[in-house]
Parts: sequence; structure tokens; C-alpha cells
Amino acid sequence: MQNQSSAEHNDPVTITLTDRLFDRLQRAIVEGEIASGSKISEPELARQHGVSRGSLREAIGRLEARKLVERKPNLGARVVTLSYEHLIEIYQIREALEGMAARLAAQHMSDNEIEELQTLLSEHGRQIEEQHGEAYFQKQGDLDFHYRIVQGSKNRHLIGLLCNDLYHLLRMYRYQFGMRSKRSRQAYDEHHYLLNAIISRDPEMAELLMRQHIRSSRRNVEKMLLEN
Amino acid sequence: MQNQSSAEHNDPVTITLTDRLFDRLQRAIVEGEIASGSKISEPELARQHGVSRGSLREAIGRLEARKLVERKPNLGARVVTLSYEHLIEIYQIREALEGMAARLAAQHMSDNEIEELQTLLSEHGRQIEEQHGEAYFQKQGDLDFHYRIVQGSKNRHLIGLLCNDLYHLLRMYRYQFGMRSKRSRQAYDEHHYLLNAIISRDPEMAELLMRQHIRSSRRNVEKMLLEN
DNA sequence: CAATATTAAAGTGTCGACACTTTTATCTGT
DNA sequence: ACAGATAAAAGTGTCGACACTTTAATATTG
Repeated sequence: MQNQSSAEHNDPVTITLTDRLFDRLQRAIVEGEIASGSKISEPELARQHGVSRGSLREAIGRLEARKLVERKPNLGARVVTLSYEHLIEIYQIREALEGMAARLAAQHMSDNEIEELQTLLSEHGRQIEEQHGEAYFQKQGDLDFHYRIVQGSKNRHLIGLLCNDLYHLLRMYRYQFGMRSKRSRQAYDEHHYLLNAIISRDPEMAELLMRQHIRSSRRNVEKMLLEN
Repeated sequence: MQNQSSAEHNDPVTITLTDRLFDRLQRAIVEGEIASGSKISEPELARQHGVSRGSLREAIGRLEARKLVERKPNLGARVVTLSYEHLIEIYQIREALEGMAARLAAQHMSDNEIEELQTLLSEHGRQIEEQHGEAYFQKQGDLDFHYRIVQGSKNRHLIGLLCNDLYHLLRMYRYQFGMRSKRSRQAYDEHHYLLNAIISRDPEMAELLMRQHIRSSRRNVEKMLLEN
């Protein structure tokens, strides 16, 4: 699940104005530049970005589809309000969907893809040894690993759901709740078990391990948030 | 998962023009009135429905979010093309998500809700005895049952994903692939096992049974489609 | 002075018009 | 007659303006 612009696999590289605007707004929201829960004034935002209200409106519509903003008729749009409960909901959905993705990946990934995944993972291992688990790189590494497995499912609908819809919401929580994982070593191990299940072409086991991995990640987050 | 207009839990009952248009278009697409795979001409559709292109565009945007149409910059929108492969993808996602929904429902449904579910199910049983499994009613019954369990998960994000996004796509396949279930009796039995797991408050078992139920429904569909 | 009614301001929903892109139809040369 | 170039038509992307709704500010009244 790496950074990808909204040109998301759009063969014609024509980027429309609304596309760019959508990207910018999404980033601004995810990174908290536009505060969570705050109201969005169409005239103001349109002016700030030098664009007509019509185009802005379309961008907002897409943000709504990704559940980054909520809209009520005649009352306007607000940036979604983050909450502990909602974060848990997202983890439950991830557990179900990524579990299925791992199951499918064990069936459908090519030998070549599996090798690349292996390479990626040993690279992570090296990084962890070297810099004793520098948080940022490891977090990105986690995303890369999950991203490849999701892609490996070969289920385009599932890929879209996880990489387009859920991913950015999750990123928003990471940014704004300051979620740094202090368990990069454990995560790395769990990734390894999962990889072995995929190498063995064992769908059942792959799903099981992925679900455990996400559950333990969730427990980690829960603990971290209850400390604050 | 019963019929619900796009006013979807919008407290202010102000229905905007775009809302109505969206509903109409969604119905037209789901029921095949606008052919799957066909191109959508904005000027023409706008004229047909007596509405400006701007409003139509917003409606199309929402249809795109629900994956009922696909859009390419400067080339316009097409109704999504149905395929066997895509239908399988949807069933895989349903298996994962509804499985999780059942697990959560076993934990979170109120005793009252469980009783109502029980009532609903015995009503279905009665109907099957009487009219020997009239296809339509039983299909609706299946939807109602699943709908309540999804609601019972109390996971709002999950509910939205299943009842808003996936549900209409699935309905579209049912309509256009003519998917009638000839296994209402078996489905009824499977519902019963699942209900028992929920009554026992056994999340693990509930998820397992729901996943089996959806898998067997998928196999039924596969068989049915390979006959044509 | 507080609570309601009235009015002004701001905001959203909808529309029609124009610019640019893609597609279709026509023309040109060999 | 056919392939490619050219022009016309249709279609999409973007904009600014107006109507109606909500919110804020002001006035009114008990």
C-alpha cells in the first residue's frame, strides 16, 4: 500500500483539474492540515485553490466516497471525526479483508512475485538489524509488505477496497493519533511466518496468520491509545 | 439488506435533485434498463431526465463510487461490464466481510434483536412449507436475514460497505444473470445453524457458518452459470 | 433583559455557457 | 478506391451566475 496518486491506473495520463484537487485535499485531510471534524466552506476552499466551486464539489464527492468527509444536504461537508471506536471498526474490516487477501495470495501469487516478496522482507530484516528498528522505515516497510500481498490476491475489487478506500483512512489515523509501532521486530517475525505459508501455498494458514498479525497490531494500537 | 432509498439515514429529509436522480439511475442500471457496458452520454441523459449536466455529473460520481459505472477522463462514463470473474470476486469479499459481520453479531446483537431474527426465520420456514419455496420470496427472505445480521454487527463502517456498496452490485448480477436460487430449503437450514451459533453467542462458529453458507451459495451460482 | 420575530449575510444546489478533447465525417492525393 | 490529412460535430471539463436554504445579526415585544 504505497503512496500512489489518484491517477490510479488510469491509462490515459490526462489528469483533470478535479484529480489534482482531490489529491491535494486528500493529503491535506490525511495529514491533518484541514482539521478532523472541521466544516468545509466551498467558496473559501475554491478560492484558496483557485478553482471553481463545481470542480471542488466533484472532489468533495470523491472524498466522501472514501469516507474522509461527510456531507449533509444544505448543511455542507465536514471532515470526518476520528474516534477510537471507528478505528477499531477499521481494524475489524482489515482483518477480514486482508485475511482473505492473504488466502488468495497464497493461491494466486506467481513464483516470481513470491521471490520479490522474499527479497523485500530480507531487506527489512537487514534494516532492522542495522538501525535497530527505525520507526518510520519499518512502518513504510509494513505497508509495502501488506500492499504486495493485497496485490497478490489478484482480486481487483478487493485491491481497490483496501488500497483506495481503507488505506487513506488508516493513514489519517496514523498521522493524527501518532501511531508509531514499537514492535517492528515482532511484526517482522509475523511477516516471515506469513511468507512461509504463502511459499507453502497454504491458503488456510496464510489467512490465519494474516488475521493474527492484524489482530496483534490492533491490540498494540489499543494499548498505545489507552496510555494517552 | 432490504430496499432502501439513497436518503440512507440522512436525518434532514431534504432530498436533493441529485439524490433522486442517483436513485433512478441506480435502479435503471441494476435492472438492466441501461445496458451493462453501454456508454453514458451526459447531454442525452441530462435531457431525458430534465436536469442539468452538473447535477447528472454528481450522480454519476456516486454511481462510480459504488462501482456501477467506470469513468475515464475525457472519454466519459460506461456502465460496468458484468463478468463471471468479477462475480466471483464479489463473493470472496462477501465471504470475508459477512463472515466478520456474523462474528460480531454473535457478540453484539441484543437479545431482543436475536428474538426478532428468530421470528423472521420461522416465518421463512412457514413460507417454504406452504408454497414449496417460491423463489422470489425466498430470495428476499435471504436478503432480509443477511441484512439483519450485518446490522447486528454494530460496525457502522462494515454496514455501509455491505449494504451500500456491495449490495447493489450483487442485485445487478442477480437481475441480469437471472440468478434464482433453487436451494431455498438448504439456505433455510444453513440460516438456522447460523442463528443457533448466534444464540449461543459463539462468534467463531457464527463466522465459520456464515462463510460456509456464502461459499455454498457461490458454488450454486457457479454451477448455474456454467449451465448456460 | 430575555426570548422571539425579522432581516441580512453566507452557503449550498442547480443551471447554462464556453473551452478544450475526442470522435465522426469529409476531403485530398496517389 | 484507399490511406492519411482536415474539418465539422459531439462530448467532456470548467466556470460564473442565480435561486433557495441555513445561519448570523439585528430588531421587536412582553
